[in-house]
Amino acid sequence: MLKLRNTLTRALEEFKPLEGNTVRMYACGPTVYDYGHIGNFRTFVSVDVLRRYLKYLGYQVQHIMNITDIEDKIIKGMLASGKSLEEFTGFYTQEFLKDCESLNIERPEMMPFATKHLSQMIEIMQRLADRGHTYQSDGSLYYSISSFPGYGKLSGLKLEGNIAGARVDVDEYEKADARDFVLWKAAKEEGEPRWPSPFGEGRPGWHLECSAMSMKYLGESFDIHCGGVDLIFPHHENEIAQSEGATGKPFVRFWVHTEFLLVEGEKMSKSKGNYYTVRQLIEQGHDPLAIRYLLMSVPYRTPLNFMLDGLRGAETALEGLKNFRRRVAGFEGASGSHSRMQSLIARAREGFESGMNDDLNTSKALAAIFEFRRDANSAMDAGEFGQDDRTSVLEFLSRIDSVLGVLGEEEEQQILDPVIESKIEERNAARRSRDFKLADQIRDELAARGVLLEDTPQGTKWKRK
RNA sequence: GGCGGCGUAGCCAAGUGGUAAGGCAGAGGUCUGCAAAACCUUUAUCCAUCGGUUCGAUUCCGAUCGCCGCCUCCA
Repeated sequence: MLKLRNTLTRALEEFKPLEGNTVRMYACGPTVYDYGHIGNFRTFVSVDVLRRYLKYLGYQVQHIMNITDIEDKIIKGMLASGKSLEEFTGFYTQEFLKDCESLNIERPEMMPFATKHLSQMIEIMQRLADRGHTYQSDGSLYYSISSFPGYGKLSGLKLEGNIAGARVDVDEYEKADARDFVLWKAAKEEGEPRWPSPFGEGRPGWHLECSAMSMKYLGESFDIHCGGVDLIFPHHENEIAQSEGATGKPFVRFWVHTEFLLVEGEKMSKSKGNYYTVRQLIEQGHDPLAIRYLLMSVPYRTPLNFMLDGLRGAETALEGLKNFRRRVAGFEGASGSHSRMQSLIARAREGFESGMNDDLNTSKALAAIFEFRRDANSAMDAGEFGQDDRTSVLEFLSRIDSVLGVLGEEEEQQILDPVIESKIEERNAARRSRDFKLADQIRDELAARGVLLEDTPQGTKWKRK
């Protein structure tokens, strides 16, 4: 039984969908004004692991991730680039999708754009206005948080004590209360994107789109809402105020928040020079799936300290897992199965699932896999392994990798490559005549071309680096 | 000032009221012509510090110190 820590209740709760076998979940997506960095992708990977695990458990998943394609930074970037809004955001949206693909992040069932949902947003504003949650000032529409008694229930912020030591900006817009937030921003400058609305020409505030799109596609109450911890306040708090203020119904049952990623123990920022994008790391020769492995190897509720050494460690660890799969796949021994192997698989599955069920404790789940690898390798060394075990292990690995998503495609076993094969034959001839100098020379030659050799009792095997 | 999280070996990190998973790195060994892969052994008398509760605490309570996040756009 999957348990998730719910930010709203601050408790570990058993998860069950509201209706039937379908999980309706929403995750705050990217604001497309720049390339995403690994901190962003930690959150997206953790959401991906959640959706994959829900599917592993047999649920249907209806997962919506929005694309924020209208927002102040976007406008700034667009104006600076001289492109149209659509060109500008379209470019970064495509780049975002490429990074997702590199990290083996599954496509959500739907990825709606904010600018395509103006009418839903206007509808919410109207409902809020009808229920007395809004006021207009200087052409913009604001949400009056004092009209919503539940305000603060997610973040636990008390409205009183909060202001004392905090820096509260003097906003360029006029609000009745410093903490009120804007639903609709009046158009001010030339060249600003704008849409008509009953509240005047303007553009939506940042929080409104998520309420509009989540409720449009998932209903007024749904199961899970994910995002980074920094979105708890004000973004998600405001979403609750908007949605519940408009509908009078509970908005989201489970709020799931991913902790921050630090780099060398510090917050990542461009000015500190510790800022990494996914594409950068890949260009530097890092394996994208190792990046994914690293991002998901630490439970999502724990701050993750990203270091290049850690990434190299992840690469080694992942390589070890692939070596194991390769060894199993290449097994050519006797038929049948051994009870030792079958019980090892059962235990590993149990360990994996009990880890994942415990608020997606991937550290625990991975530990079970590594123990399994060691024991299974031992069993193979001892000859307690048969063709049926081979099948079961490969099935098991592919099943857990449907959640982890790090092993990648199973390599074709020993695709025949005439050049490599003849080199290997040449080397083995040299070895037979004990000309190890020549043999090593051929091995180095192949290694330089990215082909690594392994001499096994079943003959020489090779893999590409 | 308010709210929340964290402090476990060289590094990353799990965990429990009864005495410390796993990964990376290191050391030794088996196998190998040498490697590679794999396996075995080894690496925390101790879980920030100080008190308290308890037969017993890393695990519960209190205090202290340190780190991080949010309170302002932010994954």
